[in-house]
Amino acid sequence: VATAEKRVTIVDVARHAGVSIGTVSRVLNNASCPAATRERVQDAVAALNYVPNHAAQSLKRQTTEQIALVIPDIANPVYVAMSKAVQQTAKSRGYRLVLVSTDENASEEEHALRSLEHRHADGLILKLVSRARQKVCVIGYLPDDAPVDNVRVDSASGAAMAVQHLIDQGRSRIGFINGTAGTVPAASRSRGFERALFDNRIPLDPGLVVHADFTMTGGYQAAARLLEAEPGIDALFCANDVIALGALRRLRELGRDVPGEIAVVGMDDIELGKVSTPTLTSVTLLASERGRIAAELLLERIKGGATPDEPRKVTVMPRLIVRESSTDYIRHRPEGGNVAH
Amino acid sequence: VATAEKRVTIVDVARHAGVSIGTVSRVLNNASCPAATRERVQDAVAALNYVPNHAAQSLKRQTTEQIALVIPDIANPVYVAMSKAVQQTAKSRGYRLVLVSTDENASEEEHALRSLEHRHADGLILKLVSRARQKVCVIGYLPDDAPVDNVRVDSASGAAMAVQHLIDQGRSRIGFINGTAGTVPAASRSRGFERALFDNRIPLDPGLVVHADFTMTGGYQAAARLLEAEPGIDALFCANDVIALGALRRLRELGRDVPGEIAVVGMDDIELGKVSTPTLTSVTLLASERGRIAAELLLERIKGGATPDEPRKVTVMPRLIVRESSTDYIRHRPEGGNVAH
DNA sequence: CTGTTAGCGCATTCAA
DNA sequence: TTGAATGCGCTAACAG
Repeated sequence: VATAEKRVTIVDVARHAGVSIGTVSRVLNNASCPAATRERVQDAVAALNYVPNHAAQSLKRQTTEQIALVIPDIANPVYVAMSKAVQQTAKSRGYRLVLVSTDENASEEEHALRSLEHRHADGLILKLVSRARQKVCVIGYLPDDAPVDNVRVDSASGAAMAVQHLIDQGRSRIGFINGTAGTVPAASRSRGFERALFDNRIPLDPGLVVHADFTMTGGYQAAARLLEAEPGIDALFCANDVIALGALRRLRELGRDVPGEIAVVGMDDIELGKVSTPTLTSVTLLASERGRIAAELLLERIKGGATPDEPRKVTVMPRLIVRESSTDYIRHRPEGGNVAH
Repeated sequence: VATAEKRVTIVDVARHAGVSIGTVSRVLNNASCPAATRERVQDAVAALNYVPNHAAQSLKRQTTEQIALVIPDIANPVYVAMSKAVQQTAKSRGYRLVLVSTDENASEEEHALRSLEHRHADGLILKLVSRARQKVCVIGYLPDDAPVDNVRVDSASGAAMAVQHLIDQGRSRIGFINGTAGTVPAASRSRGFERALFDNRIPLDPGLVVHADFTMTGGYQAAARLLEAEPGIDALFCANDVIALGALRRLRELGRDVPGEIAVVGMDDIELGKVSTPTLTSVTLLASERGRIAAELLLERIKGGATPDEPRKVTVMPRLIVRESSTDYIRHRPEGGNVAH
């Protein structure tokens, strides 16, 4: 597109201003100096269109002003919300965001950890972590003694809220499409589900519980199985919204009225659920807020200062968001909508 | 979390292996050398858990192995698809992605351009650009003589396709909710809309055209206005899918049958449209593909080699994706669904 | 084949 | 206050 022009460095600025590079550096870093020299240097900077070289600054300062966010899949609505919050928080603090998508690949995540050692970034935020390091903040469950900052969400309580809501609506035969069996998120949802039933003296019927992977197709198929075996359920709790949307699709095909016959509740509060038909009642797991908190914890630690040495554990509480799929109330205004082209 | 341990550098590795730093560097960069020395160095690297310092490498090599993607809003489904494609392409070539979200703020975008000069990244991909530079690839319209690589989509033809499809379905009173008046995307959609009418000898009725901002709320309100003034339309073309989803919502409230009474077509082919009720016919503007192509053009240019000096202009052609909102055919399987938790 | 050395661009200490 | 000099960690050219 053009021939590579020679980079203008601090040396050029110094020469142009008739001072030493030390003076230029001082001006650039806001050290005190006479207004006269300051002005000459700034003129030179402007005249030459000088911009500091980030690599050189990093090498010298031992910081990059970047934090990395490692997520399994950037196309997943939950991570989108999280990324946005992290990006905004980082930017407001003068940090850039390096986004690493691991495509659900564990070795990729392991690899991403190396980023810190490479000094690509001053800190790291990830969802899970096997080997724990410093300057890392994990969003997700970790043993209490893990030596890193950790932002958690009490998803078991969230699941219990969802089920309690269904019970409050007068439902009692509650189907449950859980996520992939054996995973941590599935286990916590299971706990919440059973706790809510127990608290309401409703016996647990194993026939009402099925598993799906955390996809829409999974939800669709699981709903098909469940409804064939148990056509009489009057409510459906799904381990996440994507599963719930798949289930809604199957219910619509079967001509079952939602929420009239069957009320449906999901988890995650993704954007899709605000525009589905019916709109989806959900328990928000506060992806954005967790992203923001994680970024704040990380940035505090990076900047050092008054940060305590021991790892901090923050747990956020889910909230129920009631929409059409679990009540007969119909909204008459569109929700959200700030999705420009 | 832990006390800052001393960074292990190439000097430490050299000492541990009993060789010079030059030798270590050579081994690390796969220069030829005896297997014996190679092994000793690699053992030392492993023993000390050595990882190269990226800033030092960048400073020396004058490259960062990073490309930056500047987008207006990471929460916008179109940019999500684009980001994902760029990220994947970059990763497959050994580059990291630095994501900059400008929040629709023009000065932020201008600021982002500085990233290149700072050498945060080896190249830049953005949607628009005022001042053009090297090592920049722009996704969006640019004058033909702009000195940067440019990936475009013929959205006027896309709009024409959408309208032609409606006409082919036997519709003739076609409402049009365009985007924000005076913007480039709105102008191109206008051209396509009018061209399709002209080609089919349908007179243009200005009363059937309204404007909305590119949001769901905008689409909802515009649809409300249009349907009040012109209740007899039998089709609705929307400037993007988000507008269309807002319009669908209004149509549902009004009890109008889609597609029975009114067929609806949008543009962008976002994920939401695959799960809405009815699913949304749309013209894909190939966000992912444009992202991938932009990344490829940029990486080729960064790596130099056989890249021509003059800027390359690639134009992709939109495609119509027919779904329920414009036909009476109903699918019986959920689409997509790979959205895990 | 390997060790030595000169920068990459900058911040910063030490003298002046 | 300012200039000169040092080194951050690494690559590559050069010498041995």
